[in-house]
Amino acid sequence: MSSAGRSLDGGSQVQVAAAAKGIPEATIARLPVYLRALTSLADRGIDTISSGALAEAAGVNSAQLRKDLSYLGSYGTRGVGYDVEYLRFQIGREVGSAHEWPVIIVGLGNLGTALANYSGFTSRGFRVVAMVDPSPDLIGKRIHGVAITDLADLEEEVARTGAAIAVLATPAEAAQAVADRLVYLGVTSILNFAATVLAVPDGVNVRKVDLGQELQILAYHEQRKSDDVQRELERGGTAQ
Amino acid sequence: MSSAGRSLDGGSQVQVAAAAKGIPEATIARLPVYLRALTSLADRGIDTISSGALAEAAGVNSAQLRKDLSYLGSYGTRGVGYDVEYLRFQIGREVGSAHEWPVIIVGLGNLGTALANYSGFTSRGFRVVAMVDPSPDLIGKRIHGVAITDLADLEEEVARTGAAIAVLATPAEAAQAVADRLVYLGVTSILNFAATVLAVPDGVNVRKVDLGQELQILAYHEQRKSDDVQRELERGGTAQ
DNA sequence: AGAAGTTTGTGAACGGTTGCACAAACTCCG
DNA sequence: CGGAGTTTGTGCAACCGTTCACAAACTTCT
Repeated sequence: MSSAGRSLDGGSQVQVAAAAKGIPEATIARLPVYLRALTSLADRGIDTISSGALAEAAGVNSAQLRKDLSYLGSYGTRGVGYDVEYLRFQIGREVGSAHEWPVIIVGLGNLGTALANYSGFTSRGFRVVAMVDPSPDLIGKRIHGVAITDLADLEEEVARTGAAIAVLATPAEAAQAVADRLVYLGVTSILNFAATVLAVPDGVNVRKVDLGQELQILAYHEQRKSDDVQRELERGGTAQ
Repeated sequence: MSSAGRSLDGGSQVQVAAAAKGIPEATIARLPVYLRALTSLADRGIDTISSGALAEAAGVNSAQLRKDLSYLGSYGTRGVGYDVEYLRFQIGREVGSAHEWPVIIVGLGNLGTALANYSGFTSRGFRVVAMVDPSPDLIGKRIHGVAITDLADLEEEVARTGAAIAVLATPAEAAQAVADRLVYLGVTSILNFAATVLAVPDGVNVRKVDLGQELQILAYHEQRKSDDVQRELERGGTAQ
């Protein structure tokens, strides 16, 4: 049924329609990281950088960085390195920050509101063009000049703004119903913050971000650390 | 990533049982998902479930689920399935939701505040025991009964609460400096929402959540979809 | 009790990802 | 201009994660 692409990072799952272009999923997930590192470098006036230095800034192995970039093309110069501005342009084009993506946010509780205010979206080529929520207390409120409208008007809002990307920050119970409506309206990418697994048809991409889950993964490692110490202490008198 | 597996301590022959336990990182990342699915099932009064049904609820392949669980032990019964309550207990114990983890949040802008209010933390065994921020406007404010204190008092707060897990929701510029202080104070797990790569010593676990990055990954696929349509049109429109 | 049906647990094959190691392509310097 | 030094791009091998497929262990039915 649903053939799912794979992720190595527990934080998110992607369902990919096809791997047409042939850039590995793992590489795609790292492109935004490179992009941010490059932007930071450009801001500091650096105009050329080696794979080693860029890799360190991005927190990856330098061979990995070079291989990743090689999927996009040969944008470096041997003996020199990469031109920061040029590489930034190329990766940006690939990732799609060339044009500005209209985004709709559904659910404006604490998290949704924080996301609406989040500057990291705008700075990376996304514009929040619509926000919907069922609560009368929120409808009409404005964030960065955009008014929150009724969840009931979801259909109109999507049609009006042409958003193809939606951010879901509703309670878990409401998420699937909203997702169904979004998919029906032609939305093909969903960033899901709700604590539930969404079922969507092929061709729709879903990435899940679950904040509690991230903490639990950390807690696992944390616990293992204390377990180790525990074992260490016990290994003084007792035979295992 | 810098998953710990090295000797944390030069001193004694620590030879950590870390790798000894040998649960793959990918499996660990899925355990919280299973846990949530099980909780939901328990709430609905279901007390036994097959790997197939649980896998569907968790959005994974059933063989994968069984293999994942097999790393923890043999908690199922052939011909029957898994006892929901028992399995939930076992996974919970493994993940560390047995005891309650104290968490400190650094940075209470929009995102940090949303996280402080996020119910998904408390419901999964985490308690926000301290919140720090440098802004005078925020210091003294209370969220769920806990007062925000000055970032300058970070040292005292960590010592007082014994938090080993920190959530970083500061601007990117401040993140590394805060992380250094946290690590120095003995914090060994950091959930990083700041848009920067943190450098930390071995033995410290960092998980990064970058909201903009997630959207960019979606945008990549979104763009490829339109590229495909474009090519399709140029070719004279043969439906694939 | 035995046969038929169900479901787990896991060995083995497969496919994707990572990292090494090195030739190729460039710069710099004498 | 040639040799020394630098850095990219990539074939290759090791590794990790996923999925298949099937024996083992259980339930149910006759």
